[in-house]
Amino acid sequence: MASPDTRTQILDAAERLFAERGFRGTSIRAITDLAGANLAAVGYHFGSKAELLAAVARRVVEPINAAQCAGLDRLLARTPDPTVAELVETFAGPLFDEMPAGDESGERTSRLIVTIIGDPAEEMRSWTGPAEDAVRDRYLAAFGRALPGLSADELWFRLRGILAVTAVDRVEVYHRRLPDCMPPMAGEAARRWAITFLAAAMSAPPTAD
Amino acid sequence: MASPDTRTQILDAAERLFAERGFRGTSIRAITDLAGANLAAVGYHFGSKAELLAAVARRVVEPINAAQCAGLDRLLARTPDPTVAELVETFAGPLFDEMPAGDESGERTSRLIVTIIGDPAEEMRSWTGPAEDAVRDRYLAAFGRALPGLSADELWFRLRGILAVTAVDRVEVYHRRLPDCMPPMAGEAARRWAITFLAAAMSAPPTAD
DNA sequence: CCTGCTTTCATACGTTCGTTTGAAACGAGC
DNA sequence: GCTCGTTTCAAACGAACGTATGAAAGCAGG
Repeated sequence: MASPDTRTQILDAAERLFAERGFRGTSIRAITDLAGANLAAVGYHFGSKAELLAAVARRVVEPINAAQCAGLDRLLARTPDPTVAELVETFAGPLFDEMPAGDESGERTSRLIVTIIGDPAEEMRSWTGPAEDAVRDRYLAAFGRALPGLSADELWFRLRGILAVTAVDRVEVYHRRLPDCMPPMAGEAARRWAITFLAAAMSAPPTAD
Repeated sequence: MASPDTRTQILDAAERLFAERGFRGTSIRAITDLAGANLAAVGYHFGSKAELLAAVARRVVEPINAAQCAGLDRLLARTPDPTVAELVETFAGPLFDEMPAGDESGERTSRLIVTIIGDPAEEMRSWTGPAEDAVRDRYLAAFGRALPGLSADELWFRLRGILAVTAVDRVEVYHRRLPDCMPPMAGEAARRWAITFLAAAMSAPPTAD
């Protein structure tokens, strides 16, 4: 931990390359080359390629989780029973703040998250900790109070819908799979569209059995 | 094209393994072993690993696209101005019919699609054709008529939201990342929850500028 | 200047990968 | 039953990969 330089530069390079080429598509050699470090530096500082990915993922997810948690604290301090729209804004907002569209690094973060979520390998999902679970459970409880009558199963389905829309949304932008007529979305517009879209979706009455 | 046996068995094996392990995580050797074929059979029948993926993707997407197209035909024959809910049902329904949750092969298909969408490599998105674009444009036009006042940009954003929710949704189920308390969703329930969720989302009034 | 610890470095190992090749096996048409 | 186009096969090639190793370099404290 003496010289944070090499370690941090490897993290930066890995974050960029994992997002751009995927985990398996990125070689340790490419990472250390971009970081200006020696090939063996990854093994020394992180142990293995998989543990490097975990470190990258933690560094990306932590501020998002913290912002979601702090936002919920502020909201609940203001009103004990927030509306669905307020909860959506508080939950989804940090996903946009930490992954600003239009900003290259924000799109890269979106890509990285989808890369991790989409990869079937087991090592890709061993980095989540109790902090992520705690935030998720707090929001589940808050949404549950704002949406009485919604079953736990359907509520869980809807919360995952929020994640799907916010995470996947920008991937196609990053991949330039948009139709030619469609310019990349302005960052603020996408945020407002997503809130509109998701608040309406979350507020839907329970599905009749 | 004389013996469809080997070719088809390679397609089947590749579809399964690409979904389970990702594109880069699957070796040609693993595919041909599972298919009971020779290593060189992939090169002979498909040319390369990337072209094999394209063939697999086309075989998966084609029936979905055809069903979406036929459904829209039937709907428009019945009423010239379908509601948003009808359009959502017609668009998202085939995604569930062809990828039934609860069914192992359906979850595998969801996984495969997310694997393809999430992979940054260029060869992963060279398989789409004009048929996909045509269906997308038809639905964009139909939704546009049902949602006057919505800008083309925001409409496009929402259509991608449908894809995100339906495709990503089952990935975590497949990956068993659900909280322990949560059993995999029943197939029919997920379909109805998704329609509810997405119809409400699509019907939201345009975002104020 | 020496010592002990951390960090960097060049290099090598063993594996696995996608692709190619040239011959063998097959199968319908005459 | 021979022929020719199609399909299978075993084998090999070169390249790229993750990881390990042991020496060198840097750098505090004495």
